[in-house]
Amino acid sequence: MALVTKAIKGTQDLLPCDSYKNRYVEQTMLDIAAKFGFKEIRTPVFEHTELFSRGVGDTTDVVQKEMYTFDDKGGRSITLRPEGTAGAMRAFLEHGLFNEPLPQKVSYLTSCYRYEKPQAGRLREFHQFGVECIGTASPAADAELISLAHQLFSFLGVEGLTLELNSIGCPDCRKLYHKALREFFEAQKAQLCPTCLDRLERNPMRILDCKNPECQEIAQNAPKVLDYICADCAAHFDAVKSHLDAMNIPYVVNPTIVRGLDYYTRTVFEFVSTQIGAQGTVCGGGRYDGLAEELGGSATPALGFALGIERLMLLLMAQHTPLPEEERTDLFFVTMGDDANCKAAQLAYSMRENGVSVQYDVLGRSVKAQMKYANKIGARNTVVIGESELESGVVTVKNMDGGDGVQLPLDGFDDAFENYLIQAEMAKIAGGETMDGIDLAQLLGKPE
RNA sequence: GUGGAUAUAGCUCAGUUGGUUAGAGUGCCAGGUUGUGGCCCUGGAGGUCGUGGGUUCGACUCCCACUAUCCACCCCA
Repeated sequence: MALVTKAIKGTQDLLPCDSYKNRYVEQTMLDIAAKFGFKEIRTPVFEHTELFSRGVGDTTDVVQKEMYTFDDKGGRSITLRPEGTAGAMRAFLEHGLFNEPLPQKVSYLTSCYRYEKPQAGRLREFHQFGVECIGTASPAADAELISLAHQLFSFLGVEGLTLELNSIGCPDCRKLYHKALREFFEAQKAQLCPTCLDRLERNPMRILDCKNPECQEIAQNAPKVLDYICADCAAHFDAVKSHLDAMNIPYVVNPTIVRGLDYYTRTVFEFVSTQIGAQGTVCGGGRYDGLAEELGGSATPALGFALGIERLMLLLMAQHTPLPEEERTDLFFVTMGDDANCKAAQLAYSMRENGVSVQYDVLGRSVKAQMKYANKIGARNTVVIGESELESGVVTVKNMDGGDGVQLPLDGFDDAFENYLIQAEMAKIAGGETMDGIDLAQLLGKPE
């Protein structure tokens, strides 16, 4: 295929036949987050490279080999954001949001960019929904944040996710733990796989997560993080767990989850699926108490999570989770001749102003072809306007789902049609759906 | 960055041991009498068979290279 008609490797078009699903899911997440007090923040797609090398950490894979970095015409080193937290924290510090009531709770929907080899659930341009809660060290905030993610999934009807939870301690206790790990694995160096030898230098905790059977066997007897974290960190972790228990949110403590971004401290967690391929982490996050300071602000405890939109959609599709139907066109005008088409245009314009979705022929096709088109786009009703309708001043509304036709006057048709729509809705309610049968979730748009 | 699989119409796929104008289903467009969708019938458009080489009288088919896509490692959302 020619270069110009081919999207860049690792990027994806979201076509009209699917986009409404994403819109629903995204809007749902923003709305639920808002109920927890999170307000949307929008930050630029690109930032100074240094923000990420310092914030995310320049020993991480993300910074070392996955960033889209370039010099702009002014000679500045610019990077397309590989994640959302650093930008949100930058904005928090830059605009002095620490002077606003704390904690500051922000949510966002953003595109992120990482130069990786694409595979199932992994793209070079992908989208995240994320939240950050800045200015609280309390374990109550950790549990609330996790409960938000949990509620998003349960509201959307996602099943089979496992919440994996861990504490990686504060920088002080982590140092001790790393030292203990290095000593442990150093003694068994000969049996480790090549990648784990590399991990021994860079991040020994990763060895715990290796899929190689020999490494796994060795790792079984390795020192455990939770035995090394300090009393404060342990108390914090316990408090997070009791809050989750109180909310009836099930979790599994997994001492091997580590997170590859340097800014994490204490609580880390992932929501993991086994149904969408090897990239099973749908949502990941944790606490990052050191980030504000690392970026030059005053010490500010904070935490957040990011949720991969594409992975979530993959999961919803894999589970055939029902989503609300796409909005349908209320009315399609089938027209014959220029006079009728002008009349349709005139009516459509005013009806649209009143919130009715209306379309009409803009291709000059036959009546039959227009009817077929109206059917294919899912129009609820059609009205034919031709010479006889213009003369008699009466048109027939045809219900495309098979209901009876209704005669309406052409003069004042817009109001008459709106009444017809309202009556049709009321008839539906009268026909069985009592108020008792309508629950809150349904009114909020939750799928059946 | 490493490995495996795949590449034929917009989509899903056939295509015999290499044989001459490359097929189906679906989708799209138009018709099946005067102005009415869904089902059915008919017709039409649409492909440099991923790209470039090679073998051969002849290549969608065999060989090589490249590219792209998918999957896995790694890493992460």
